[in-house]
Parts: sequence; C-alpha cells; structure tokens
Amino acid sequence: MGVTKRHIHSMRVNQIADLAKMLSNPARVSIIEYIGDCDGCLCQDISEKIRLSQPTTSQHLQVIKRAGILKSQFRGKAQYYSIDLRKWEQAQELFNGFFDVTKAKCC
Amino acid sequence: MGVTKRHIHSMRVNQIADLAKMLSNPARVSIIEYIGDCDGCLCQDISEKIRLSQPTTSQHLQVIKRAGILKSQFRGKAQYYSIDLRKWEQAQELFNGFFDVTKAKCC
DNA sequence: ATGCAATATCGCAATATTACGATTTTATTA
DNA sequence: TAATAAAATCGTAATATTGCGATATTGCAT
Repeated sequence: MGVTKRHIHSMRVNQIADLAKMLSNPARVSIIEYIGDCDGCLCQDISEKIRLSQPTTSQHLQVIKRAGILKSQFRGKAQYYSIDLRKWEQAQELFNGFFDVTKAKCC
Repeated sequence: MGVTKRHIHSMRVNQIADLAKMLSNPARVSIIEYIGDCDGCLCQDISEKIRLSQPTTSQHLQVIKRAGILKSQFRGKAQYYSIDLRKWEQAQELFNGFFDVTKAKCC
C-alpha cells in the first residue's frame, strides 16, 4: 500500500512521530536554530542564511508553524517569525518523557 | 529536484534530522516503546503487538538499528532485540542540546 | 488607487517512504 | 544432513516529501 497506518497507534505515539517528522529535515532544524539566534526573523534572511530558495524556505516555515512551534507577526511590511517558547518546551517534555520511560524500563 | 540538500547544513544539524527521521514513523516509536517494555523481543512478537506484517516490522527494525539504537543477538533460534542504552542516552542528549540552546537564545 | 517589497501558494519533476506478499537467508534441532 | 522456524531481503504499488520557478497574495507607502 504505502500509507502510514496512524490508526493502529496511540495518540501519544502519533504525536511523538509528528513532532519528529517536523524535525526530520535538516533545513527545518537549521531554520529553528537560526530563528533561535535572532528571535524575530524574516523569511528572506532565513532563506539567504540557510541557502535555500524563498519558496522552499517559506514551505518549511509553514511545516514548523503547523506543528505549533512558530509564532509570526507583521512588523512594518515584513513577517517576523519567532519560536513559541511554551510549545517548544512542551515538545521537549514530550520527547524527554518518551526517552525517560524507555530508559527506565529497559535493562 | 526533490532531494534533501544535506551538504548545505552542518554535521550536527544533519545528525539531529537523521535521528528525528528515525522517530518520524509511529510504528518505529511503538516498536521502541515495546522493546523498552520487554527488553529482548522477537520480531514476530513485535509484529503481532503493533499489528504490522513481519516484513514491515523487520524493515522498521533495520531502520532503528541503522540509527545505532538497537542491539540484537541470537538466543535459541530467534533474534532478540534490545535497546542500546548508551546510544539512547546520547540521542536524548543530542535532542536536549538542541532544545536547550534554542530555548536559551530565544526571547 | 498604484507601486513596491515580502511572503505564500501552485504546479511540477525527482526522489524517498511505507507497507505487504513472495522468497531467501540464517541458526537451531532432529 | 534435512527439516524447522524466525528474520531478512526482494519486488512492487501507493503515497509523501523535497525543492524550485512562476505566480498570486499581502500589507505598507506614496
């Protein structure tokens, strides 16, 4: 077939996988890293920094945003992206929960 | 084009993305969770537990193994999988490093 | 209203992922 | 050595992802 069977897994497992999928492309990791640096970034600047085209960069930004990690606002004529710290921390906790539980059980 | 441009990113960024890619499928998250539970599992049992076919399960196991997270050994006639705790902790640290640095910088 | 600069969306081609049935390989046991 | 059971691999079809050029949209300034 070729379609991921989400329905056979728990919601928590799917959440972890979704979050990981968002981080599974190096461009998106770089983008998050860069936004963390400057806090309030233009798509154009990010695009130049990571050396991908504006459309590609914009698409990656949407993927990160859809995962709930980004906030954006217009200042002047440009859109400024920044990281939603609360969501970022929640994401970290979700991962750490998974890592810790697995660690505690194994061996 | 359609090929991920790994070469434009740092090695660390690619490592994070690779690790995330390994976790980006819910079947693999479930498998890790299950192996953590029983510590020493048969492919067959995992396959039944997560309700995917034996070949599919085996392929996912290879992906997790290629990421360095699994150990395996033959006991009797079957192969027993378990989590490489050292690598698992390293993976967690890699993620936490990324999360923490981003957190520290932003805002 | 018109022009401008920034961002988002569309359409597409190349490639990657996912899942499974069929088959082969592997390691033990009779 | 032959039979076995378990796991890996092959082949394939369906779908998803990635990246970019072209185009549309958006919000401000004149």
